[in-house]
Amino acid sequence: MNTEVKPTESELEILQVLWKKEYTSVREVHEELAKNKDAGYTTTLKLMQIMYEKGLVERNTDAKTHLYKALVTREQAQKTALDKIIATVFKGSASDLVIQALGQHTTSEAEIDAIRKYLDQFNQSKK
Amino acid sequence: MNTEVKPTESELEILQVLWKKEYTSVREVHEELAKNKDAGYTTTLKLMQIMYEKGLVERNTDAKTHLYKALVTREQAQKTALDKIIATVFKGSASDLVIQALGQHTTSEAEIDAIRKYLDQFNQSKK
DNA sequence: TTGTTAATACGAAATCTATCGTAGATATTT
DNA sequence: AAATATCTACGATAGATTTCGTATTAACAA
Repeated sequence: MNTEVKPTESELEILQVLWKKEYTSVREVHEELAKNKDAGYTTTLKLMQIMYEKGLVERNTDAKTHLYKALVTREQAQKTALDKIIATVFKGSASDLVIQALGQHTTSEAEIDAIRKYLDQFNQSKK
Repeated sequence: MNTEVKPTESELEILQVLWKKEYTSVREVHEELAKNKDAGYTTTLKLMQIMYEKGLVERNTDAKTHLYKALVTREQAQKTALDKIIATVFKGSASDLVIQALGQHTTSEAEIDAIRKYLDQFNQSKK
């Protein structure tokens, strides 16, 4: 099966920063988080150390300032998150989720076209 | 704004059962959960009592066996869950989520049509 | 009526998550 | 070189969530 990657809420916040740029220092991550949240520097540090122990990130410790890189990909996290909510609140129906999502979030003309195109291609391959 | 309904993981499992049938006893909920999970009866009971205190459910205590009913609707829970994962793993893009969801979960012909129909109606209202 | 079963109430332990403080090591500046 | 700043390590605490054990009460059967 799968190694069940299940980052916590705070870990996801950190991963978001790490997904933008490979090898990031704790300081950088912390500054980024500090924009929306207020927690001390050592909190971020500790969390990242725990993430390392869990295997969610890897790090380069050559220099004094360690550099971290995400090991979990955004796609994996997306899949895990989707699977979970489809199972828990959408009765297993992906299309229910799609319709809800389209309904409550503003979606641009272009995005809608993209989705439509995707659906067409879907039908074809199915034939 | 909104009263921020944020059930925990276990609470969601219980809500799933309550969404299927109004006024359900703790015993029934527990039997249902026991299929996939193993925790004692009093654990389920305690959780449901806490949910009552939080206002997530209401209950009828006329008889010895109390009957519970969900107060949070499935739709509310869906909205909360979607908002959260769109923000944390989908960079705020609902269409990214839609495409991912369609890609990794089997979707029937009929469901796809339903979605397409939804998209059309969407375009109209947008004019 | 007495014993057994099944339910609730509730305190308390066990986990998990997030937060912080402090110690010690390593750079950097003066 | 000494003082200052910056970093990691890590234990400890706080808070939330989950789990369970025990006491008590209510229903039912013998």
